[in-house]
This record gives sequence, structure tokens and C-alpha cells, in this order.
Amino acid sequence: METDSPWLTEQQQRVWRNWLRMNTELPAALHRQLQADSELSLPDYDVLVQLTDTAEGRVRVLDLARALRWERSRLSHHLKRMEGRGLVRREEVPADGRGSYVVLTSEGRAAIEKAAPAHVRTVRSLIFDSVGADELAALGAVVDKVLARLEEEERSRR
Amino acid sequence: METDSPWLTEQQQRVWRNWLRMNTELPAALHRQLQADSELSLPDYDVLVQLTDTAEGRVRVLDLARALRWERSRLSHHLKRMEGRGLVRREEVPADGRGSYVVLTSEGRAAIEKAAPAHVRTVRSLIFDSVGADELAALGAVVDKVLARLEEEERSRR
DNA sequence: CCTGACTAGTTGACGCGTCACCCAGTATCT
DNA sequence: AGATACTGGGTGACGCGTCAACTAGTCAGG
Repeated sequence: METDSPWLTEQQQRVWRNWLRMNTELPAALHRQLQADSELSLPDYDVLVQLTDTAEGRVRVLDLARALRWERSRLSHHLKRMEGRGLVRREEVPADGRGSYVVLTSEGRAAIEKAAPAHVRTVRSLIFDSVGADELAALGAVVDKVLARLEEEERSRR
Repeated sequence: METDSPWLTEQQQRVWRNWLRMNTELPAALHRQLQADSELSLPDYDVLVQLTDTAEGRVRVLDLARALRWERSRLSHHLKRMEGRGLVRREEVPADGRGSYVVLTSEGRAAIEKAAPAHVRTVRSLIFDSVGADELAALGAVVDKVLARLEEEERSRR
């Protein structure tokens, strides 16, 4: 009814619109920088980070999907493209005929080592350099709350 | 601000990762809800909102693109799909043989009127219900700063 | 009027992401 | 051993988004 009003307050609307806009423009800016300084996309970067974090740069596809919080299908598509560009390679799993490993190639390792410093610099420059520790804490609190709600919603969906 | 230290602090990393995750999961959740309650996608919704905000539900394509901050190409692609589903219609502009109007059809109007309440409810439930006015202000401040940096970066790019 | 620059909008190709479905290998139960 | 279910992973189709190239209409200068 009118008591819990169906719309957003002025302030909420303003923050919401800007938030949405930032959420489209920030990834776009990061993507541009990454493309300018390397041949990597943002998702490429995420995959390569996971692989470098792993001993031997070798992971089971499903483990990688879980670490990235990606769907198996999405990862499969993406790995196919990355494999085509020589960034990763697939290997069979001796113990399980269904599974496969994803292995970081030397090109892949070289690519992310080349790209990482400028990428981190860009993240810092676009966000953290202008956001103090107190603001960061407030932001973190909001993000955590929204994530908690999203998880709640996800649980209730199953 | 220590622009020379190459990595992020612990706190910054934590907030950054959660932020990224929220930025992928929040649109996904909103999209799911919209699809469940209507036949609209999030971009469809944005387009329809603009059209209903306009007198007569009739806008020049370029004006629409500017209002949405979309590229002309993206809008053109999207309008083609929406036109195929009967949500909008194109009309010629008498005064300028190049241009065209986008017109909201009655199906389009019905679709967004049906979808809007649940969508707003979801936004409120996922975000604003758990974020107080003080936190909202802090969030707004951060968002504004990041947007300012993005605009600065965009200007320097041209 | 004609030519050249500019503008409105479209198209095609490609990367990204989801959904529905498929396939093959493994585990289990009898 | 054979039927069945489950699991790891892949595919195809389609919507979304960007980039580069294109078409057609307009406009300004000669």
C-alpha cells in the first residue's frame, strides 16, 4: 500500500542511477586499459589470475569454475577462445576420463605478468586513490549487505 | 595518496573483490526477476522507461541514445530486437529524411506498466531495505567520486 | 547546381554470457 | 554383468555490447 511506498526516495533514486552508471562504465574503462596495454580482456585476466595462483598453473575445469564463480558452460566457451589464442592448454586427467585440466602456457604467463601492473595501477587510480579508508569501510559494509541479500535470495530460489 | 605502491591493501582487496562480485550478481538477480515476472530484459526496461518518460512515447533515436548513454549502434541493434517483439515501432521523421522516431507501442506500454512495480520492489528489497540513509550517503559519495574519476579519464582520452 | 564534409542510422563480425541440451565416463544397485 | 543415475565437460542458439565500415540524407562553399 502507501505505507511501504512502492517507489524510491529522491536520494535513493539518485544513488541508484549513478551506481548503475558506474557499474557499466567502470568495467568498460578497465577493459579499455587492459586492451590498450595487452591483448587481454577482463575475463581473460580473471582466468589467468586464478591459474597463476595455482601450483603448476594446472587446475581441473570444475575447480576453476568454482573459484571464478562461473558456470561450467561459460568457462568452457571462454577456454576455447583462450586456447585458440595460445593462453591456455587443455590436458587429460589420467584418473578420470571425463575431466580435463586447464594449463597455463608460457604465453599465458607472460601475458598476465605483462598486464598486471598497469591493471592494478588503473584500479587504484580510478577508485582507491580517491576513496579514503573510512569511505572504503562504509562502501565495504554496503557491498557486504547487498551480497548477503543476494545470497539469501539465491537460497530462497532453490 | 600513495600512487607508487604497486598493490592494494588487504582491506582494498577485500572490498574490491566483493564489489566486483556484487556487480556481476546484482544485475543477474534483477534480470532473473524481470524475466520471471515479465518478458522484459534489463536493457528493454531501460529503453521503455525512457520512452514512457517522453511525451507521446515518441523520441528521435539519437536523443534516446544520449538519454541512455548508449552507442547508436547498440541502440539500433536493440531496437531491432524490440521491434521484432512488438514493444516499439519506428516512424519516419518528416523534417529529416535520415532520422527516425522510436515510438512506444501499446504492447510496450502494457509490458512496462506490468513489470515496473515488481522490479522496483526487487531493487528496494535487494539494496535499499538493508541500507540506511547514512550508509546510502556514504555509498553515494564513493560512487560520485569514482564517476568523477571516470569522466576525468574519459576527457583525458580525447 | 555540384561537390565535399558532415550527420543519422544501420549492418556485420566478433567477444561475452546464459540456457537448454547433449555426450561420455563413472558409480551404484541388483 | 546390466540397468540406472550422476558428474565433468562441451555445444548451439540466442541476447547483449563494441568496433569498424557502410548508406543515405543534409548542408555549406564555390
